[in-house]
This record gives sequence, structure tokens and C-alpha cells, in this order.
Amino acid sequence: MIQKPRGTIDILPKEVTLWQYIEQTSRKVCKKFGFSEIRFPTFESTELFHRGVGDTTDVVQKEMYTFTDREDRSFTLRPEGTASVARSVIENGLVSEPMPLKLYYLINCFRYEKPQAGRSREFYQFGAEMFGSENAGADAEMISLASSIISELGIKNVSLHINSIGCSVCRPRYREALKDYFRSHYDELCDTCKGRLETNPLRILDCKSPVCSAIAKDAPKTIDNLCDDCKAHLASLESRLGVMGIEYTVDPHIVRGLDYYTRTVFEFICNEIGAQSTICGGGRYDGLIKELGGPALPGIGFGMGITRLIMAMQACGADKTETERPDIYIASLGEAAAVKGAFLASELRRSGVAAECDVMGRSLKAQMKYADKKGARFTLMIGDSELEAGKAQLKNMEDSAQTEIDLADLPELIKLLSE
RNA sequence: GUGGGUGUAGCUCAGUUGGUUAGAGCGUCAGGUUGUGGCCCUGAAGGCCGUGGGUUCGAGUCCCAUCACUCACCCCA
Repeated sequence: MIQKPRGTIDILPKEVTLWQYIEQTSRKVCKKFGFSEIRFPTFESTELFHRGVGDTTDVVQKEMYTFTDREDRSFTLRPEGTASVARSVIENGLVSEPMPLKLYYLINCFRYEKPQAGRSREFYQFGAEMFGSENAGADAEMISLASSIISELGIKNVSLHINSIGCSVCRPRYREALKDYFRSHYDELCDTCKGRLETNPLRILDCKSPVCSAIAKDAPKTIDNLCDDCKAHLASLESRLGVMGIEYTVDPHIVRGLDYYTRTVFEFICNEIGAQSTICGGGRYDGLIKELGGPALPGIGFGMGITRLIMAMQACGADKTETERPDIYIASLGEAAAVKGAFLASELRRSGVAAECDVMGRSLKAQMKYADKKGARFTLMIGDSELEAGKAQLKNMEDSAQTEIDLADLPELIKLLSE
């Protein structure tokens, strides 16, 4: 028996309606915000992610599905969407479209990680990106978009955390201040944090070890080390969120692990879905387009993990969706009736009716059972006598009421079904 | 990559101190006479007990390895 690859999922018919609902809902909300869908390749040149996501990140260093093709070119299954969108924007000249440029996508991504709750090797995300505005109003719009989708899905158990990690001017300065501080506590830090000190000191801020978090408490705060422009940017975002009535907390622990982020970073967190509690994460990336060879075009975006959304929906009982059921099941007895039934079904389908008929050659009783299990609203029963008379019994499966209908008068039947 | 937990029918699980042909419920399929669902009843199909070694007269039960699932670290959506 051949099993699916580790960390992948099958989405079964009874689950798929929820996925479709999430996809429809996010598309609908995006339309209201003026975002257009974009689609792009599942794999890209490996170089794109090295330059875009960042050489030093875990994602690039140890989590990518990289392969070479028959001509020895190196490609990588996308570990995220932002780098690809940025590439596409540059490559297709979308930098000349009216600004701001607002795009969204529904994609699968790949990361070679050890699976656990809320984390798999192939995962699915909804993402949105906005290019062209350095204004904090853009940040507020993006957060509002994410917030709208989350609440439209009925998710209530989340909180928004925002932070600013500074720009190319103040971030390096802050990193040094942090390093200096943690160096003075070097011996007390946990082993992972000792390693993080040089590579990514910001990460220590969000270490769960009690010792480290105690030390981190008195560490220099990002907020205190921002340059004036970054401070003003954050203040502007905060006041806009306030006006829009979006609740948030400024959380210095929000750090993000992708190199391209600048200034605003944010996460929507749900504490009821396990350790991987970030349902939506994003931030501003003002240097990304230029880094990838385009003009100096600022941008901001976010991604939401679809399976994590589903877990959050389940946690607050918002995951109820109706399964697809036929409008009518046409039961038949005998070959001639079966042929007639198949004909009627195809005619009804042409008129938009969801119609099923027997293809198993089963007894009437078995057909009725099947119609019941599939949740058919009506059942039409045809046998030899009905064929002769041109009339048949239509049974309402809910109240068992039966009415006689004229087999030649399809419009009348369709009318009955749509009531 | 590092730890912990789990692995018996499609699903949820029983399976006594290792002892003959491995069980139940649900689900599936077929019946309960003469053309009708939901309840009830009967029957059937369906398991190399995750896989490979080892201990033993004998292993679903014990040991080792491996794989998968799962949770956590790490990282992130």
C-alpha cells in the first residue's frame, strides 16, 4: 500500500465544503477591498527565495524542497507566496499599474519540517499583498482586510498583536543594542538563545524559557529604539486602527522570521489551536522589490494558514457547513424505466437541478435508502405502469407527502422542486 | 534536526499473567416476499494485529529496529 508523503493531507468530500467556504469568503472580502487575484508557479528559481526570503532564515537554510531539473537548473517548491508575487510584479511590469497595487492569492506552499498540530509539509495559505504605499494607511488597510476575513469566517477567539521592527536606519542600531544587553547575560541564557545571540538576537525576545524571558523583560524595547520616522509610522497606524475600531496590543515579542520585513509586523493569534497559534502573520517589506531587481517600491502583506483557520473555526464552533445534496433522486424499476430515469435526470440537470438516478440496478427499497443517505429532497418513482401512464409519484423526503406529476411536463416538475 | 505518546477491520475501540479458527459497535452490501427511505431484525463481505528481525514449544500480547501518525521544542502560516 502506497501512502501519501509525510506531512501532506487528503481533503475528503465531507471536509471540502468548508475549504470552499473559506475560499469563497476570502475572495468576497478581497473584492470589497479592491484586491485582485493573482496566480503564479508552484516552483521558482531557488535564487528567488535566497534573495527574497533571506539566506540566513531557517526557511531557506533547512526547510526548502529544492531540486535540479534535467538541465541542472536549481528550482524550489515555493515555501511562501510573497517572493513570487514580488517577482511577478517586477517581471510583468505591474509596477506601472495604478498604485496602490492590491493582489491576493490562494496557494499551497512547501516546507520540509517535522509535522505537528497546525504545521505540515504541504500547507495551504491565503495571502494578500499591497504595493506602492509607504503610508501607514496601507498598513491599516491590510490589517483591516485580514481582520474582516477572520471575523467574516466567524472566528472570535483571536487577538491582534502588532509591533515595529524598524527600518534600515534603526534596525541595525537596535540589533546592536540588543546584542550588547544579552551579552552581559550570556551565561544565563539557554543554549538555543546563546546561538541566537549572533544570528538573530530579536528571537531571544520571544524565547519561552523562563530564564530567558525574565532577562528579555528588561531588554531594550524595539519601540524605544525606533528612529523618528518609524515612530511616527507606528503612531499613525495605531491611531488608524483605533478609528477603525480594531482592537490590538503592541507586542515587542512579535518579531517574524523572514528577512524582508521592515517596520510594521503583525500576527493574529488564537490560543486554542495548539503551539502553532499564529493564524495570520504579516508585515511591511519596503526593501523587497528593490532587492529583487525592481524599483524602490514599498509593500506590505500577510499570509493566513487555511488549516489553522479551520482549527480556529472548529474551536469556536464556526465550522458548520452544509453538505451538497441532490434536489431529486429518480428511482426506477426495470431497464425501460432506468433509461427513462436517466433521460429525465439529464434534462433536469440542463435546467440546473441537481438530479441523481440509479446506476446500480438496485431494488426500489435500496434506492430509497440511498436517496435518504444522500439527503435528496425529493424522490421520483418510475416503473412500467408509470411509463405507460406518463405519470409518476414524486415523494417529498421530509414529510413523505406524495404527489402525482406528469412526466411530459418538466417545467412543472422543476417548479415543484424549486419551491 | 531533538524529545514524548500511539500504531488490531473503512471508522471508534475490546483482546485477561504470551496458548488453539482475532472480537464488538458504527459504516458498507444483501435480505426481512408481492413497487417506497428514516426505527427494528437477519445475514454477508471486510484484518499478513504498521513493517522487519529476535526471545519462546508457541507472540496481537515480551525485546530490538524501522516506518507512519500525533504532541512539544525549533521555526512559522
